[in-house]
Amino acid sequence: MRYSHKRDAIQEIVYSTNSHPTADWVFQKAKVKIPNISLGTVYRNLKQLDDAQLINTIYDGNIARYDWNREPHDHLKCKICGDLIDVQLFDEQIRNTIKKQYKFEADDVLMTIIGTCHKHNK
Amino acid sequence: MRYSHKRDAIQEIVYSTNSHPTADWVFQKAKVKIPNISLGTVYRNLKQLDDAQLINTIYDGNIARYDWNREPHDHLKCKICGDLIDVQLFDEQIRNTIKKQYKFEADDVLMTIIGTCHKHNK
DNA sequence: ACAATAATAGGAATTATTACTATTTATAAT
DNA sequence: ATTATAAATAGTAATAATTCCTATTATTGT
Repeated sequence: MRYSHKRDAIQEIVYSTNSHPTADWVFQKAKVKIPNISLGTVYRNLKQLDDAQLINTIYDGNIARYDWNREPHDHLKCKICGDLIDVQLFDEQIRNTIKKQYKFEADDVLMTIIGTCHKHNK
Repeated sequence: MRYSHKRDAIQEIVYSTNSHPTADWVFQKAKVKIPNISLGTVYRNLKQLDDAQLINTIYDGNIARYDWNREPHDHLKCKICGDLIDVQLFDEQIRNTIKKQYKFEADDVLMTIIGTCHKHNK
């Protein structure tokens, strides 16, 4: 993977937030720094960064979000405000136990728990 | 929700398979029985069936799949053939423990484990 | 400096899904 | 049974997210 100024900027943007941004959010931020950047470039580089294990892609319903946090972790998704909150629910041992079952060679555990976050306590 | 012949057929199709079909797969099956059914009708009814808790919607990456199985369960997704395999990984007690944490009122746990299924053992 | 080729902009194309509207259909009241 | 109602539908247009295409530009090894 050859160096690219734009990929660098895109990575920096993803690394700068905990908000699990969408491709379009990253695109808007990138345009401030690099006005002539194109959305295709953002998508292509997000995919390359994912392939290079520098970021993670997470699927939030029908849309892709990007996460700099490559530690195994899960997400609480608030059904009211849509926020995704990082949590570490299972330790590695439990994770490994899961992976050894079902004659299934597991690479990755994707978990999202849907509900209502603390901001909406009545 | 008023009775509809087409909704009935759509529900029957989803209930007839363990393959977690997409809307388009359901549409193709439905056309065999009801040649003039439209894709919009399939989408609308799948959503209504989901609202009425008669089926489940699961998100497989960027695309929606439908599942007659309303018991809490998780999925193993094979990265080679794409199959989704139903599994029951956690009993209700562990599930409830998860739900009580993080000041987060949890409604639903969505989990998919990515990896390689037994069909691809070398 | 130059050649090879990866990266890019800009826009077209694709895919999944939702929205719109005139017509049809289920069903409840007469 | 007839009729009034509003839900359901077909067919199509619209939208949203993402990928693809191509001529041009930028990086890097020599």
